This record gives sequence, structure tokens and C-alpha cells, in this order.
Amino acid sequence: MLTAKKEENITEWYTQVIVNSEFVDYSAVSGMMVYRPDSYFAWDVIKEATDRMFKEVGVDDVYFPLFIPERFLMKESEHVKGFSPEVAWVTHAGKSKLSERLAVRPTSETIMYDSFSRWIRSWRDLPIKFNIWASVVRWEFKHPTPLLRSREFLWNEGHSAFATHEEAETEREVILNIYEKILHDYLALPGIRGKKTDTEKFAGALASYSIEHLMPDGWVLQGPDHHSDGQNFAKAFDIKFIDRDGQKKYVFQNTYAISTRELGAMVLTHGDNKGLVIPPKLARIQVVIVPIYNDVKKEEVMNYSRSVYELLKSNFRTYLDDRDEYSPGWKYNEWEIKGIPVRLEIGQREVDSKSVTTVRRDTGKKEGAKLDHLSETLAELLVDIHTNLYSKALKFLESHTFVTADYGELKRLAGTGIVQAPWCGSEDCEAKIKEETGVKITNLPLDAQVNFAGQKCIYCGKEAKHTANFARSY
RNA sequence: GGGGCUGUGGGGUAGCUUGGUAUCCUACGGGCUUUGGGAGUCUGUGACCCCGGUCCAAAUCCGGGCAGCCCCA
Repeated sequence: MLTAKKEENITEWYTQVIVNSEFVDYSAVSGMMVYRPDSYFAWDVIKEATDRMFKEVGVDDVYFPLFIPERFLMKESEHVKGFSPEVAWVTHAGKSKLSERLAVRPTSETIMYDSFSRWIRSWRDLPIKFNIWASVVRWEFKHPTPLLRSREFLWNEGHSAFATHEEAETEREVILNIYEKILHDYLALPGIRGKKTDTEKFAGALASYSIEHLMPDGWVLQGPDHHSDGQNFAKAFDIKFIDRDGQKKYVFQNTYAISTRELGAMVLTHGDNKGLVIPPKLARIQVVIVPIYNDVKKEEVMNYSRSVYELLKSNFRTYLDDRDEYSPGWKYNEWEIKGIPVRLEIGQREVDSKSVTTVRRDTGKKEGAKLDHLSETLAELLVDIHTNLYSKALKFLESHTFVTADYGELKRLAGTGIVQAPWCGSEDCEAKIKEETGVKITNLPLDAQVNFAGQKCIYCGKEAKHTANFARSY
């Protein structure tokens, strides 16, 4: 049972919905959470689909150690600065102290690049396109929230090395396209692609690009990202190759990631006051059958329900809820809080008419469906649910994206959505705006509604170089 | 980073001011009964966040710790 309303108190609603639906749970370790079957299944689908697309573009999976020697982490100064406050350290093995502290990886650049420096010798070794599926630990001191800000989370870490800057730059589009496809096709989430500002970019990168999600409370959540690391790490880890011209050169590197945070975005975006709404492709159970019977008619209804289950089970992830101890109404509520996309109600009426009653989770709409082409009906229904979830989310994003060049207007709109405004590019203006309004630049959108370049910065009035997206950020 | 609030069976709570047998709902086990939107009934299991202090006596008062939540930056 949910007591909080999504539109009234979204943080309380979020906690209730993820825990009461048995999607995830808190654990005994502060800030660290448990993925229960439904959430892990959803992540697994995302992971498999992403991995397949990575492989299509020539990315190979590898695995590197969980622990990173302290001296590696210290090699790239910006990187150290960015991560050191949040690093968890292993200092002992049993009772004996280790000769060197080992970091629990907050990200794997340093341990991977130490290997890269030995593996890369000539231009023939390039490009290298590796990926690791792993968990990382960042000891957040800000309020941890399951899925959205956990001290351990699961992600992919793509790491590539190229001979030239130009070649490295072409990867960004490829990877962000893959991420966008995953968001669209699996999570039913729209996003805004853009470049991060220097203050917001990845520690050690030259440039970061991200896909940002707008949540129903008007705050923005950062999604997948791609970083151009240039030669910063190559220089710190001495990753050189002999080029065609015989010269020794440093490689150009990129990194990119999508994480379990997306599941948090999915919950916040699609969920309602009845519970989770899981997009069909991510649902561990896509179709649940609830038989409705009384003592006299039980066998007939159950037999019919079983035959429907047999009919569907090879095409859909189907579950027959034959628990005798719960009433149908109780079951409806249970499957609704868990966000199962489609429920089939089967009672005497359905048996008599050789049909089922379908109930879709996203709209609650009930319809009759004949048995002869039930699989086709359900396949269409699942696609329709997915499409509906995406278009609702897109509509929200579009109706909460504002354009203004007026600072008073920005202040007034702060926290209600995304505000596109002209920005001169100075960190000072960026910081002042954040201080005065609470919104920061989530990214510089690649397809802004209005191109403000050449106009006046919304804060200082000097010439604007960019159109920036301002929003409250998770 | 700053301020505030709260920790009681699995979940939600009453009790705390004024120290003395811990309340109710829900969930869970068993029985009967019921089944088209969270049924009913009988019965059972199960809790005072941790450490220390005050006291004849601490869920209650005091100190510290840990955890969760809210607001501000």
C-alpha cells in the first residue's frame, strides 16, 4: 500500500514504491542497496541489449580488478581531485597491514591504463575499444537514495584509445546513439543530449557529453555520458605508440557509461499512485493471469487459465497467479504496485466466451480479447504500452522545457523544468546563477530550441557563446 | 557544508511531557470460511537502534555513537 502521493511528496512516494513493490531494498550497509529479482532483471535486459550493440560497433568486453593501487589513482591530478574524497580504501588483509593501500575502484581508468601502456606499441594496435561491466564504489556524503545515489552502483565503463583526436571524436556519436536507443527502446525515456560545462565535466576529461532526464518534479537527472579524455591519461600513464611516420605519440582516449541510475529514472518517470509502471521489455513478468472463481466453478476456470498460460508462455514472460489464499482484488493491487504491464482476468464469463479480459497497467483500460489471436493482441498491447509511456514522458519533457533570455524569468522558472537561456561561458556566471537561483547548467544542448549564440548572457550581459540548459539537479 | 526532526515485532504506529505489566493496524504460521477491485472469523509467533550514565526501577531522563528523514547552501 502506498500512502504517499507522487504529485504531493515525490521523495516519500519514491521510497515507498521501490520498497513496497519489492523492486529493491535497503541493506545493512548505509547507502548501499539490494537489487531484488525485478530490478536485477530489468538491469540485465539493459545490460544485454547495450552489450549487443557495443559488440556490433567493435567493442570487446574485458574485466579488470576491483582494487586499484594508491599510486595509480594519484597519477592524474584532476582525476585524483575529483575522486579522492569518495574513495573507500582497503588497508589490511586479516591482521597484517598492506604495504600499499588499495582503492576500491570508484572508476577503472587508472588500473586499465596501466595495462594499456604495456599493450599499445604501434599504430597497428589501435584503436582499442574495451568495455567492462562492473560495480563501482563512491562513498557519497550527500544523502544516498536507492538507485539514484547509491554508494555502490552497477554500470558499463567503455574505454577506448585512438591514434588521432579526430578518430576519437567520431566515437561520441556512435556511443551516444546506442545509449539513446537503449533509453528509447527499453526504458521508454527521452533525454537531452548536450555538452557538460567545464565545472561539470568528468574529472580528468577535456570534454564530457551527457544525456539528461527531466523528472516529474521538475528536477533533472544525469543519464548516460561520454567523455573525451584527450591525452591527459595517456601522458600520466605513458600510453604511447609508434605512428606510421615513425614518431612516438600519445593516444587519444574516451570513456563512457550507463548505470543502474536509469532504473531510478524509470521509476520516477513512469510510476503512478498505484505503484511502479515497468516498460514491457524490462518487466520480469510481462503478463500475469488472475483466475477468478468460486468453489463450484473453480476447476473449469483453473483449467482454462492453465491453457491460456500454456498458449502464451513461449511468447511472453507469463505468470499464472494460482495462489488460492488471496482474492482477485488483492492480486490486482499486488501486480499493480509491481508494475506488471498486462493483467489477464479469467472468470466464468471468459471461459464461456473463449476470451480473456486484458487490463493494461499504464492506463488501467480493460478490454475483451478473443483466444484465437490472443498472442497477436498482446504483442500489440505491449508495444502500445511502451509507446504510450515514451510519448507521455516526451510530452512532459517538451511542456516543461522553457526558453528565456530574461533573468527574472529564469529565477521564476527555476526548479520547475529545464530553462534554455543564453550564457557567456564564464564559470563565474554559472556559479552566481546557481547560488542565486539553485539551478545549474545540466548541459549545453546540441539541439536547442533557440540558438542564443551572439546574444547577451542572461547573467552578465556580455556576449553569449552558448544556449545552456538550466535546471535543479538530482 | 549548515540547521532541524525521528529511531518501538517484517511494515506502519500508541506509549515518552509526569520512569513501574508495551497499544492498535497490517504482515506472517495454523484452522474454518470466502473468491469479478486489498473478505470474515478463531488462534499462534514476533519489538523498545547500539553503548554508557542516573535510579529500587529506563522505551520513557542524561551523554555518546549509528541509522533514516526534512529544510537551507
